[in-house]
Amino acid sequence: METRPRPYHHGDLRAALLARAEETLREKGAAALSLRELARDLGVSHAAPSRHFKDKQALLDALALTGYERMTEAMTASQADAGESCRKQLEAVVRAYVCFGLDNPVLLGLMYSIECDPQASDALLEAAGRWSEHIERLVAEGQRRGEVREGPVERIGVPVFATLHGYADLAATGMLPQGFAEDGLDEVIAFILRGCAPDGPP
Amino acid sequence: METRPRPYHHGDLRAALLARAEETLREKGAAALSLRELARDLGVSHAAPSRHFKDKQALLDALALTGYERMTEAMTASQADAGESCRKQLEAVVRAYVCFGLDNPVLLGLMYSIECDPQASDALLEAAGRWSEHIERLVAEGQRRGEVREGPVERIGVPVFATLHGYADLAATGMLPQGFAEDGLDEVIAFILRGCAPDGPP
DNA sequence: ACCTGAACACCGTTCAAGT
DNA sequence: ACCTGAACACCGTTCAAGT
Repeated sequence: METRPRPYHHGDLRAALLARAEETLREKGAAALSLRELARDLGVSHAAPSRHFKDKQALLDALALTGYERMTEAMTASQADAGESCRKQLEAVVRAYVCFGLDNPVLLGLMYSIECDPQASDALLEAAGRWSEHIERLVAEGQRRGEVREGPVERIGVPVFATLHGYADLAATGMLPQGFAEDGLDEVIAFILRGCAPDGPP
Repeated sequence: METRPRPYHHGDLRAALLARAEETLREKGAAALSLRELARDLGVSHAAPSRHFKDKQALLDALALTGYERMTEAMTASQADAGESCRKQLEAVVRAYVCFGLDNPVLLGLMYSIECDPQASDALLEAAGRWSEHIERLVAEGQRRGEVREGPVERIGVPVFATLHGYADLAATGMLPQGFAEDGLDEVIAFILRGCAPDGPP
């Protein structure tokens, strides 16, 4: 009559695996992630996960993908609440990116760990590619409004993206001095804007 | 009479382990690194490495440390060959950083993977801290020469460092469009300099 | 369709013992 | 001081079999 573990997992095992995996990532780091332990935690056999992810790598890829999705969500939400000016929009993007990195440092690392095998999940590379486009749209809009100097959006967008990414990554890995992570945000935005400023009046 | 594997490793096993580990990192990625395979490749017993690294993590930390050392070397060498102007010096640093990332993508990832455990090897954090100081010295020198705007070196240095790091990281993980990695270097430098430019003539 | 249970080859870590 | 060899608990992956 005691409540014994059901022989079959009741809900969506795939989603449960991803959720539990992310907890582990947050609590114990990426190195400690084990499919068998995941299965144990969820009360299924150690072979069950293979029905949903052919590989441990497949699970990690799926995990990274959810990261991209949630970050895109957060960014667009943050932009919707921001003003129209290029500065405000940029601030919204930077803030969302940095917050995401601070909240999900290990996941962020995973999202950029494409271990250099060229056959890395296409969906992942595509998701990553959308960042660049997102930034470039911002640059183009800034140009239309006269807040960003003229030039190919790609060549201006990449350095902006690099600054954004680098700052979030340094913040996530705890390599920024003291409380610079949240505190120095204005500084970074000002830095980016100076770098994007239209050729000043002579 | 045949040359049989010696029962004892002749040279410096510690150095041999690090060297072989880096090859594996480059060829098969971080996930494929195994202490037992390393020992096998070097013709020693699987327990031998533990005499030199108490842990797999200890080996990874040592590996990351060699990365910091070699990168510092490359940077100072690159700076010595460059001119005195802030632009030339900055260019030397950026070029060295990006080249290192392109040549050692997995190692660079390792160097910034401090899995968020606060007790992470002190030597590593100290080595990382030296980058910031390096950049800040550059900023200070730029200010002395009037090429960089006034202000606390730390607050100006961090965004510069973020751009530098972000660009190298994106290049290393292959997330830059086409041949932007080597090609877009000037763009990044120009971007940084604009962001550091002294308040222009009115 | 989804999961189990056993099997296989591999791993990191430890420790008494050898030289 | 440095390494071996055996032992332990754990891992990812596969596969016939169950419901």
